[in-house]
Amino acid sequence: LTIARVSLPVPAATPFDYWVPDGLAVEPGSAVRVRLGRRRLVGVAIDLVGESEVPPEQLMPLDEVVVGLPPLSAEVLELARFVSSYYHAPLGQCLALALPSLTRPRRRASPLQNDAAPSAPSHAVHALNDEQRAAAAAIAAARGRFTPFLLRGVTGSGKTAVYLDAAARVIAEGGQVLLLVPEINLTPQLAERVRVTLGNASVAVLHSGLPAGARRAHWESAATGSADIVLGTRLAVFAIMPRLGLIVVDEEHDASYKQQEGVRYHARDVAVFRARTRGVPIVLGSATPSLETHWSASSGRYMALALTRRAGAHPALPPVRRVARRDGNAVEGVGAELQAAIRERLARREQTLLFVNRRGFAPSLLCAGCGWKAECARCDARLVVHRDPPGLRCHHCGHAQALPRACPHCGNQDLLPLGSGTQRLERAVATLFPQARVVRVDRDATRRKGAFDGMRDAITRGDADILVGTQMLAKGHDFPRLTLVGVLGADNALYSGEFRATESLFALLEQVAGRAGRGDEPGEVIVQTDFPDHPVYAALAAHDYAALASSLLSERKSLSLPPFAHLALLRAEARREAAVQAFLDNAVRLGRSLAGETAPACEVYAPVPATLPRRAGLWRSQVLVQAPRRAPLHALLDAWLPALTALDTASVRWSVDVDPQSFA
DNA sequence: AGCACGCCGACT
DNA sequence: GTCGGCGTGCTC
Repeated sequence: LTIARVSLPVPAATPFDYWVPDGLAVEPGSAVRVRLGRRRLVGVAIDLVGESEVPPEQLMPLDEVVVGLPPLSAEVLELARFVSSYYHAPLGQCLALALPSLTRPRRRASPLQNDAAPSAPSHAVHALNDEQRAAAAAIAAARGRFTPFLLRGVTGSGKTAVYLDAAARVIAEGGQVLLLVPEINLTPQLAERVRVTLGNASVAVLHSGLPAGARRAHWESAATGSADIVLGTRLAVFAIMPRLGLIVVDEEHDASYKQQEGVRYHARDVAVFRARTRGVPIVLGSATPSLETHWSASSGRYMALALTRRAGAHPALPPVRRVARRDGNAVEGVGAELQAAIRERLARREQTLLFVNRRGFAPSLLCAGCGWKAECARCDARLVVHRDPPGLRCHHCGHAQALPRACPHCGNQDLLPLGSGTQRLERAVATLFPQARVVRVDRDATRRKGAFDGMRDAITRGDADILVGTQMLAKGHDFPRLTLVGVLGADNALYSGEFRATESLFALLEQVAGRAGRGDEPGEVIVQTDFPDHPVYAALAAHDYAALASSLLSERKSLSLPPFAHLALLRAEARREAAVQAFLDNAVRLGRSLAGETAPACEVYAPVPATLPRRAGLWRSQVLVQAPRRAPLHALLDAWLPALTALDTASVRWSVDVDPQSFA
């Protein structure tokens, strides 16, 4: 009798045993359907053994092996094991990340993206400048060995051309390339560019927005080796790739590589682990690398490659003007200097991008009579005023209600929308420049399928004069007629207590600044701020990433924060505040006593309320753990988390986040 | 995670 | 007398 040990996507730490009926071809890595209780689940057979410790009468048979699905390779099984142990998540949930969605029956594989593409000759290879050529050559020279690279290239310097040149060489030698990007929005453009540049390569695209059938077809083409390039968002890091020869992580600093629910893995870090176990080079590309990666490069553990010049007519980055936000002639927050600059662009038929990283009309609604502010009933958050369509909305739980006509507290009818979001800015510029064609690009405006692509094409065609948008517009787009970028409301990020706030703001601003002057005409950036001398704006004006990074690194060092320390965050939430408090108090007591025994260097801090102490009706609190090195941190978590399972109650939901992006 | 079981309050 | 609240514990 053969017993399959099956790992299932449930919180249980151990696999479940099933007997294998005659005729079922199961091997380690096979996806199988089984019954657990009265549920039917898909799991992964991680081992085949002769006997089970479970009494025979309790054993159930495997129902079936998922047809047509290649088994997970030994390498991906190991990858899932690593993710499980590093992020302290159940193996079954980590294995589930490596499987395509199996909710629908198998459909005929849809053709791969490249089938319709012309077999265009590769021209990028010949268009590389000296820096790009040197970078691509260094990457190519590392083939067959784990070699981590940091490719730091200013915005518009042509990092993609370097990736694709290196990819072409790997593919020419029979290898597969894994190319990770942060956002779904960017994959169609990049896929198109890959097809044009590497006309003969077949591309598999993997992201969560893909229809299930297409996703499965692309997943299979990666797994069978028929795809040369796998291009995708963070989940693609788990794709089976038998001939993997190179990994590229584009915009490696981007926060969307960190999964924020379930298994909280960081795809960039998983990718580095994968490159190491597979013995292949990995390229982390960014204009503004994360401080972790920057530190690895400056301490010599990663090989640093640099692209210092923009491709195109204007090799220098656009000049940045810092102007006062408060200004007697400002209209709805658009100051006189910015107005004048926009007017110039309109006269020259050039485009302006106004960047404000807040959607909606105004971030809060204030009663002029009594000071009441509209708040969400289920969250500790202000309701955001929307005008299109009108209403008050909570950006944390999705709650929506009608705009009140009068203050519910004192009856005053004088209600003031406070602050400015994309909708208000859109209306303001439409009033200021009635002749201009204004396009707003944010999540609300692009919710409809295909809306984003339509807007992007319209902007590229020149059917828009002023773009008002959130960070959706900041990343990766190439609008040749865009010569002015105005930044509004960026100071808000400086009030955030998150330890990465300055770093992320700089990355975002440098990225949005890079949208200006990519075509024939030079660009300019105007930042409206109350703090023109703040280091983040000073660094932006000088386009001096290195200086900001070294000052932020010394700050991190003195505060014992990553990359000089390692963090884990225990989060808990419950309907009753006291239940959260009691659970975390116990957890801290236990954690400190365990740290005393096994990991004296670990610091277990007292519970503090989460950034949003109440969300969707749940009270949320957290405990930070800080350690000088990874090993003691993981030793503590290994002892602590199972013990927490013993003392928790059904009313409290908790989870651990290893390497949290933020804790304040 | 589901989904049971199980033991205490307001309804046909 | 039952319906049902969600606390506790198991699922191969």
